[in-house]
Amino acid sequence: MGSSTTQDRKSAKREAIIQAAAAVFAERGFAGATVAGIAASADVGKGTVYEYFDSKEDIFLAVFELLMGQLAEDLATQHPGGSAVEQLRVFSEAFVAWINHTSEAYSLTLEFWAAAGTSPMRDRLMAAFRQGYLQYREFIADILHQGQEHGEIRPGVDVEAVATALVGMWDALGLQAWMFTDLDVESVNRGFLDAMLTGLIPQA
Amino acid sequence: MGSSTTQDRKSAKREAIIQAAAAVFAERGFAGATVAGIAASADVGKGTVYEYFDSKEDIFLAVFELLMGQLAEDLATQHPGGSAVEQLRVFSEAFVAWINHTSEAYSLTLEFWAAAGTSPMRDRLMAAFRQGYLQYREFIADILHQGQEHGEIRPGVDVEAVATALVGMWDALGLQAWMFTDLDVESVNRGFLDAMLTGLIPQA
Amino acid sequence: MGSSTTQDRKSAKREAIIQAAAAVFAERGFAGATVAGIAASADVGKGTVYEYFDSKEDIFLAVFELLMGQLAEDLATQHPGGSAVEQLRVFSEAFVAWINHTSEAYSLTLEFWAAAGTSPMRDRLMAAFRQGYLQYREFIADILHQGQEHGEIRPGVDVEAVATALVGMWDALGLQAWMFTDLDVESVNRGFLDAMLTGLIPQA
Amino acid sequence: MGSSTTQDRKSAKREAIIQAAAAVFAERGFAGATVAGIAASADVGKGTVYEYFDSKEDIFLAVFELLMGQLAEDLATQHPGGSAVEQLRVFSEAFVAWINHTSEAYSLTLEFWAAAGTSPMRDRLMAAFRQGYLQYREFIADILHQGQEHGEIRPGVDVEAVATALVGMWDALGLQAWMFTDLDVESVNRGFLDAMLTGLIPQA
DNA sequence: AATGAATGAGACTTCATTCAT
DNA sequence: CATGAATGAAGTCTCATTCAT
Repeated sequence: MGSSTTQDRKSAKREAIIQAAAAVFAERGFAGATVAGIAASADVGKGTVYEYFDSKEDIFLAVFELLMGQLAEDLATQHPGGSAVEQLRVFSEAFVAWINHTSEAYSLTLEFWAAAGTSPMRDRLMAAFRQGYLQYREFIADILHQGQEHGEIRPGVDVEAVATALVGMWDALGLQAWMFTDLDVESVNRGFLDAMLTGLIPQA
Repeated sequence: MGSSTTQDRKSAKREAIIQAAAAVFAERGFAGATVAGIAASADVGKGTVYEYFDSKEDIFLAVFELLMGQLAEDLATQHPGGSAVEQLRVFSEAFVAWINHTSEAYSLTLEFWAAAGTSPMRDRLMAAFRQGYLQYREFIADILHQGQEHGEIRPGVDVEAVATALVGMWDALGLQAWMFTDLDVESVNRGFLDAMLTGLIPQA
Repeated sequence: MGSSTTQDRKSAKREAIIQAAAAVFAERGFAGATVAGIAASADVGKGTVYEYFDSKEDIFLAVFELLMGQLAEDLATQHPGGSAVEQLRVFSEAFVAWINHTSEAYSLTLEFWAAAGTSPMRDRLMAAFRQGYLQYREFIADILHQGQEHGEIRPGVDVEAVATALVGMWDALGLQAWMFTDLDVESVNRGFLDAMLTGLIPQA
Repeated sequence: MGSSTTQDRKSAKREAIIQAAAAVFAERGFAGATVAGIAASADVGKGTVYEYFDSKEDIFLAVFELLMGQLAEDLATQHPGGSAVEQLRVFSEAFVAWINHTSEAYSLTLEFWAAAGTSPMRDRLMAAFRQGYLQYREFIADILHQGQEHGEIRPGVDVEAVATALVGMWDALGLQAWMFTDLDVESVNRGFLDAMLTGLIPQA
């Protein structure tokens, strides 16, 4: 033990290619990226890339999985304890942190979305996106439901609708963070959450 | 009057090509679409396309402008009268109507976003998107501000943050409508608006 | 009489197209020129060009004939009287005048030469060039022969060789005039003629 | 030693493509030649050509440089010793040798001249031609000047004019050799040189 | 395992030519 | 007669992928 196995070396190089590819795809898009460019960026030969991946699409999907995994990991580290409101804050802040960390390479995400719409990979990407969205929507809905049970959230609230809207809203924040680099996403998130919790209109 | 002029015929054919191109781009994406395919789809010769457009990118941008124009038009037909809350409902419903009307070809929108990130057209597209977002954000913020002045909206609300979040949320609804074809966007919008207006947490 | 006939108008327009084409071919070469460009330059519709010419090559050949005709005309106006030496001077000066008049558009001549080498028109052009060269060579040879008969030219001179070399030399002066716009072709011609008549080496 | 390196193989293939291209350009001209044809003629794939050259123009320029290099090489092998007259003979014979060796592919030279006039490569070609002409003109002028200093050449001779005319004349011999395949260039050159040295007109 | 030279499918684009008006 | 919209053949160039070393 301690000595790096062949397996290790293999996956290490594979990882390096994925990292390099992520940068290239973010910079040029899927269509604009070339396998030669990825290979050069990863400092390996063009042929070597094909030792680890079957095709350009294959690389793209690997990058996609890496990104999705990072997001899931980031969110998973959050301890879900506390009140519903507390959990909403914690979750949204974790997401915002991810946004801030990712926004520079957000074009990569857009590439994935576009590919989910039109490329031959659409099925696999679309399935992943759907699953991700459903998962987070459900996660938020659970929090809200629990909040309703505990009397923290008003009973009249359409939990499903709110969860759906919220998940989309947070996702869209990533887009806006990328578009408007000076946007203070954290502040927007906080300001919005506060307003939504208390309500826009004055109570009687 | 009534006789079709040369000008008419020219712009009519141009329009036909744009329509055909929109369908092809939506189906295959920018990179996947071929000019030959667009020409065939518009039922004209390959060379004819180049009588009306300088390049494939040019066609793409024309389609983009068509879509943006349609959206702006749809929203512009809304009479802005009534209370702030009323206006939010009206605006959001117009937007939701556009979503329902466009969701099938939403992949086209995703193509535009992706192109805004990486293609050589990025500057033009990005500028248009930024401007669009800003415009709608400001529009919503205006409504909220007026609401505050009239006492309809609570004074403590961070209007800018809410407007930013709302615009993103509505945009993201389009994405979800496309992803989940059975999603009732109208209902989500209404449920969310109601909850946000009154607030998630019970008042004292 | 005096009223322009249909025939006149036709050939006038044809002439205009040839003139315009000459400029365009000189500017862009045969391959680089477009029929559309020629039409625009002649201020007629693209289709009109095809009323007067069967093809782009046809236009090119018409321009060629125009240029050749001009040269022949210029040289024909020279009265061939006088001694052999006198005639050489007169002829060469006429040629030099043509060079000075044409050098700006010399690239057109180069286009013809190139076309004589490789284009489908090669046979027609080559034949014309050959005939032209032969004609002038013979013309010069005649002068020299007569000079020999009259004792003006040394009997030992290889008249055919000298005529061949001279014709080529004058032709090449055109090329150099075009390449080096500040070259004083007239002076070169005179200086060379003088030297050649008397001889480069000192006489015993 | 004796083992071919990668470098060798690369430049060997590059050379092969240039050779093939020279033949194709000579046969069809620049515009008429196709990269596919060149590739086929070089017995490599179409894409391979682009591994060695950036564009069709690039190939053309490489062929040009090859030809120019061959000429310079041929002339450089001449030992410049002897009297001025002797040197003129030697130089002109070397040039004539090159003509005889090249005349079959002279259309290639015409292509270069035409390209120097109108193609996008005009600047590079024109510069090379100008430099070549100047170089040879100066070379001849030097010989003549030295001849004058040594009393071999008459003092009254306009050396610059004669040098300019001679260089053009030799160049034009190449053209005539190509046009009239049965022309005995060597004989023409000798006959002309003899006549010019002694002078056309009888001495007193 | 690693490489990069070789390849050819395929796409954009140009433009000579036709023909209906 | 004049026109210019329409066309498709043809050509350059890119690049994912293969495979011999």
